[in-house]
Amino acid sequence: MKVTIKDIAKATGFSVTQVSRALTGYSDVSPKTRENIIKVAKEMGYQPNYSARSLRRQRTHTIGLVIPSTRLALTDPFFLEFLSGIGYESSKTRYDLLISFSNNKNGQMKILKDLVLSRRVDGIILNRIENEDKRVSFLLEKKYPFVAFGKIESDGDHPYVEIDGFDATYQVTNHLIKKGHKKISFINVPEWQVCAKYRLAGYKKALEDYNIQFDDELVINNEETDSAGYSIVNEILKKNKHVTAFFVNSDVMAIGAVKALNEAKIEIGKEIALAALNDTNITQNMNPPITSLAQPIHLIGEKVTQMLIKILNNKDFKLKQVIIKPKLIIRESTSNMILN
Amino acid sequence: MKVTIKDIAKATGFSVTQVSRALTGYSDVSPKTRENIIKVAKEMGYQPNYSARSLRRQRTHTIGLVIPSTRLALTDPFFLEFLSGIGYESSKTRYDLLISFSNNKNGQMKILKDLVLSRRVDGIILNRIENEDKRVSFLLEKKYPFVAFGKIESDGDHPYVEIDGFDATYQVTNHLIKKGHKKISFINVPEWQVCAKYRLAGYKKALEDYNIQFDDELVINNEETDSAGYSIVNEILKKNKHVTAFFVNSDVMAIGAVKALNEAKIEIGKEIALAALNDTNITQNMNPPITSLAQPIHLIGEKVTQMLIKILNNKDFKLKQVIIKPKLIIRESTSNMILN
DNA sequence: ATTATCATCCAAAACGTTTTGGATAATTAA
DNA sequence: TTAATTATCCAAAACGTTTTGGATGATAAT
Repeated sequence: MKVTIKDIAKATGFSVTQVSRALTGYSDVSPKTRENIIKVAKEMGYQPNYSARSLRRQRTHTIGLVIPSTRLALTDPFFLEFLSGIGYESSKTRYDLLISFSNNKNGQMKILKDLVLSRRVDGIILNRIENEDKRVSFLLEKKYPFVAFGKIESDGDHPYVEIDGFDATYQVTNHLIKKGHKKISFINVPEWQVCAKYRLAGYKKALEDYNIQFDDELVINNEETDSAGYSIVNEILKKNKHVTAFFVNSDVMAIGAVKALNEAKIEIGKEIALAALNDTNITQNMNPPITSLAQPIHLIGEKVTQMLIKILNNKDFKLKQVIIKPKLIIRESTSNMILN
Repeated sequence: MKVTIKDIAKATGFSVTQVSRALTGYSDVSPKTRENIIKVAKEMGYQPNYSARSLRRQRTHTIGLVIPSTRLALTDPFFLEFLSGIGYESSKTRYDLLISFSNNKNGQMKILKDLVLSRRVDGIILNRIENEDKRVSFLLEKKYPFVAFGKIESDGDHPYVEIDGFDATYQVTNHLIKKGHKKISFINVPEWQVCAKYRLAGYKKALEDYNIQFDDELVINNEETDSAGYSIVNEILKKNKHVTAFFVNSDVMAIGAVKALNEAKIEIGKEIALAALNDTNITQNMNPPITSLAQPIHLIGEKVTQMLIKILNNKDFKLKQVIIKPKLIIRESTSNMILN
């Protein structure tokens, strides 16, 4: 029982053209006609066919997002706040969000290519930017609109929103050092992520500022999962390097770190300090609550979307980069423990 | 630089028809021709235009999901596992997932109507089914394919996957009673949710089986948020009803409950028992770990999607209901505390 | 009274596919 | 040899919009 523009044309006696123009707000339709057409359209429950409109207009009014269908992304509250921000903003302008899940068989690149070449979406949102990210170079080559969450290091002036990774780790490390810590184990995100090197740099700089020797063995890169956090903390403990503080680069990792420390009967906040990065409800609600770095991630999702939509509606939109400074939230896991 | 079927026709010397047929696997194309066309198509990076194909085929190969853009849905790991399951399954058959966010201005019903009437998606997945759910009656009226997560009580034989709410709460209550609890505060989901009454019934039945008087004042319905959990536990504590166990109907609520109990200096697992429902990483990783009800939610997401896709591809698919029994996971928050 | 302007309208083309309904030539059956 | 069958092809219609490029008649300007 789908009702098309033709049905309305027939019902009102006007041409298909006039109906279309009346409904989309052209000026060359008499007020009376427009009123009549709108009334009838409403009565008949007309809604323009999405595919037809997209085909003709050459725009789908949809934003694309490719995410791996592993549990990694979809159980990290950090990512979800981001997604929520995207949703919040896109719903404002009635853009829809198309989520394509990649899997083993169809990797991110394949899905992305399909999305772009089949013109299924008007623009793309990227996250977790890699060094020499292939997705970025593909989109640049195709001149396809996109905005990234994470710094892009390709040549040129591309739009992204970034959290200042150097500043983030500097703040935390600095805080820990001020509490008297010298042996701080730094558990970083995987090296292929662009932000990994900036985060490492911030950590190193803080040590340097206080003349603390950098120890290679205290730094480990791994995926942001709880199991990674668990095994790494165990590994470091086994090395017996007299570490007094752990700084994990994701809240999800903190879950595993806490578990490992609990099992080792090392009391967090008293015998060892623990800081994380992301400040989701994970670190907020742990026992003890864990020092973390607040990032306005919902807002970042909104911002990224807003930028993309602006680009979609205005080819000449001046591409901008946004850099956000995170805010240190000090909690019991580091605040009460003071070394000398 | 988009390449259409016409370009390939020109490049190979065949008609547009033949190119289309060769690419989609019709039998009346000679092997040599097909090979040639496929080769050229690949070389030129051809990908069928999605809108055009959808318009002609009258199917979009996309599944729709409407979620409120409040933080509620998108920070509940339970919902996210569900989403992840949907993604996992849909990616298998290359269906895409369109997420439409509702907001204050455009409510769920408006968004759903738009989605359906504009033929943007082939089918819909519903969750959090309400009593006399308007979405359900709308979809039934429009004869639009859908599958629900949650029991549907309208007349007729509609496809849904349900978790047995009666069994769930019965199991937990039974477990608590066996540990000696008689004053069990039952914090239920909002009444407008279909499952609320079944959950209440399971709780009541367990009490009845042990001849424990049902106390109205110990039962409260509210949203599944941490702040609700927090304020309700406080409220119950204030009533001074000598409650020995709290049973909250969502893991997210447990976050708030734990906070309230911590603040009141009541030790969980020793002075009071706490059980939740959902068994996400929230209850798993709390201190102490919290008894909860495991539900194969990822699998449910897969199942729902699978059912919907079957319906989409076979109008005569026998509609089925799936009912899932949750599994009690006993943890320290209830296991060590035994009353007499 | 004629021309210019304006308001209102519409037929047809276009978007890029898939499908319908044959056409043609080659092969097989009679 | 002729008729029937088969393999391979294609022009044109269709999907439901929006847009192009006027057409028409009424009003205003000259």
